[in-house]
This record gives sequence, structure tokens and C-alpha cells, in this order.
Amino acid sequence: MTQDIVEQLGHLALGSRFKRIGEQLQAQAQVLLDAEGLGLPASHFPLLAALDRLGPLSVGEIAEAVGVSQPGITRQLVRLEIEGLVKSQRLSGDRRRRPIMLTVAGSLLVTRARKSAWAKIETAVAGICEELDGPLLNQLAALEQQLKHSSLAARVASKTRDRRHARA
Amino acid sequence: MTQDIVEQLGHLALGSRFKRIGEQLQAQAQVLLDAEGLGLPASHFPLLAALDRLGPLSVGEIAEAVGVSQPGITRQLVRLEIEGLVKSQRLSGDRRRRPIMLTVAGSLLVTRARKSAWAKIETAVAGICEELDGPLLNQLAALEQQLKHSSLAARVASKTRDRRHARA
DNA sequence: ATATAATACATTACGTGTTATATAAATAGA
DNA sequence: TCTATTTATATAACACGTAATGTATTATAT
Repeated sequence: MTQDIVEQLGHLALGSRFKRIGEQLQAQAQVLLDAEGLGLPASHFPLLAALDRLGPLSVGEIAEAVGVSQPGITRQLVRLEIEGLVKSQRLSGDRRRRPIMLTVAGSLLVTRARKSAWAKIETAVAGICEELDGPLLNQLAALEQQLKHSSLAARVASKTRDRRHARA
Repeated sequence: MTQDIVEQLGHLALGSRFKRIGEQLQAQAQVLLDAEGLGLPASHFPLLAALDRLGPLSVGEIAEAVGVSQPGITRQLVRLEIEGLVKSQRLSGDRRRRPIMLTVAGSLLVTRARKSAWAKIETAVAGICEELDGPLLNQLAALEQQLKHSSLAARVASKTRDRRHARA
């Protein structure tokens, strides 16, 4: 097996490595979201969570809250509006601003997600992180290894089995 | 200031957060690479480092070593070949494989990068990580804060000043 | 009042990742 | 040997981030 250069490069390629880990995590979270029938990319949920927690926000405020560029948010909003999960009215004082709010469907989706997939993802990821301790690079190595060894979905599944056994 | 939802979501949005941190790190590393006149995106350097360390590799081997999909590597190779940093010959036994190797220019670039920008990036990032300890999320929070507070470039600059002072 | 600057958002163009699939070469089985 | 499968790479289509720029709208200064 060829070696993992990005890992070997250590601090030098830390950016590549973070992106790589992030993509893995998101991809595995996506599996859980899809399984729950939440028909959205994982990347869009922070936006929904922001509106859910903070109430109506302008485009720029969302961008700041989510830590994504404003064009990125605008694009996410196009999709979320098409799916009827958010709406906007441009009628307040400053007509440049476009306040966004969750629709009823959007609120319901957030509630549903929170009870189902979000809880599972949260638990699975927390489970991975639980054991991590010490220097960052070691933690990342352990994290990657765990992700490779058993996916978030697998963790959720085995967790479910555990619970069944416990109940039995 | 609107709050940072991704941070607040904790383990739930860890994927988004890793990607975000990775992008920041890469963007800041890019500044240092550009300053050094290395005319390449930061993301391409792991590929060059792989060839430098491991010698000629096929496309698939590079993909494995770098941890990026094979189509991603093929695209990077197109650019690197155009810039004359790598070359390939398809003449060995198995004519499906396309062994890639550094050109002389490529080797020189790696050497130059290693002595200049890479060393700086390595030092700057290691400097950030030095202080990190404890649970992962705390470390990430500290990491993000540090990145926000002073960029890699700024760290390099102040390091250089330190050295000047030390010499004086 | 009116020209100028700043702000909020949309659009464009681009980089880079992914999956799915096409193609060519090697290998295996009949 | 001829067909089927596997393997290595290329290509296509798409997701999603960015920076740069356009376009209204609002604020400021003369």
C-alpha cells in the first residue's frame, strides 16, 4: 500500500488534511440524512439551523453566522426557496436587505431532522471524538483511522443494535 | 455580531467545520506560496511531494498516496504537465498504466519550495498547533481563533522580524 | 439638491472536490 | 482462440467553495 503523503507532510499539508477529513465527515453524515429521507445536502443544514435558532436573518447575517461566503449562501437559498423551506419578504425599511425566514415546512423539517438524523450524527461523531486526546496531529490521525475503520452510518447501526441488545 | 452556528452545533457540523478550517489554512498557505513565486495552487503540492518522496508513480498510486480521487489527480496532472513540472511515459510493460515522474524543472521547484515557502508554512502552522491541547473541539476553537487573529502570513512576517531583532 | 461613497445582494467565472461512466489494455476461462 | 472480466485512466456531470464585479438602495458631504 502506498503511503499517505498528506499525513506524512504533517503541519505542511494540514489544510489539505482538514478538507479531506471534512469531506469524509460530510459524506458519511449525508448517508444518515438520506436514510432519514431528509432530501437535502448536508451543507445546507447549518443555514436551516441558523434560522431556526436565531430567527429571521438577512442574507449577509446568515453568511456570517454560518461562516460561508455570501454568494454561497445566496445559492443555498435558491434551492431552499425552491423546496419551500424558507421564504423572504423585502418590505421592511431598508429595501436592500432581504430577510429570510423558515416556512412552516422548513420548521417542521428542522424539528424532524433534530429528532432523527441530527441526533444520530451528533452521537456518532461525539463517539469518535470521545477518545481523542493529546496533540492535534495525533488526534487527526486517530480520527481518520476511525472514520476509515467504521463509518458514521456503521456506528449508528451498531449503536442501534447495542440498544436492542440492552433492551432484550 | 451574529454568532457562529457551525461552532455552536458542535459535533453535528464537524464536517462543515473541518472543511472551513481546511480552506482557511490552504488560503493562507497560498499567500505564502504566491509570495515565494511558486505559481501553483496549494492543493497541487502534495502531488509533487509524493513524486519527490516516492519516485515515479502511476496515476492511481498518486491518488492513493495523496488521498484524492483519481479524476482529481488526472486534472491536477494536466496542469502540472502543461507547466512542465511532471512528465509521463507509457512505454513500460502494462500500457494501461501511465507512470508519472518529476521533470528537472519539477524537482527544482520542489527543492526551492522546500527551502522557502514550505519551511515557512510548516513553522507557522506548527506554531499555531504548539499550544493546542486537550479535547478536539476546544483545539479547533482555539485553532480557528488563532487563524482569525493572525494569518499564517502574518506569523511568518513577525517571525522574520523576530529573527532580525535577534540578529541585531 | 446633488454628486459620491457605502451597503446588501445577485451574478459571473473559476478552482477543486466528488460520482458515474466510457475506453483501452490486460487477464481469465471456455 | 474467443469471450468475459478486471484494471488503469480519461471524461462528463455535478456540488460547493471562493473572489471579483454588477446593480440597486441608502447614507453622506458639499
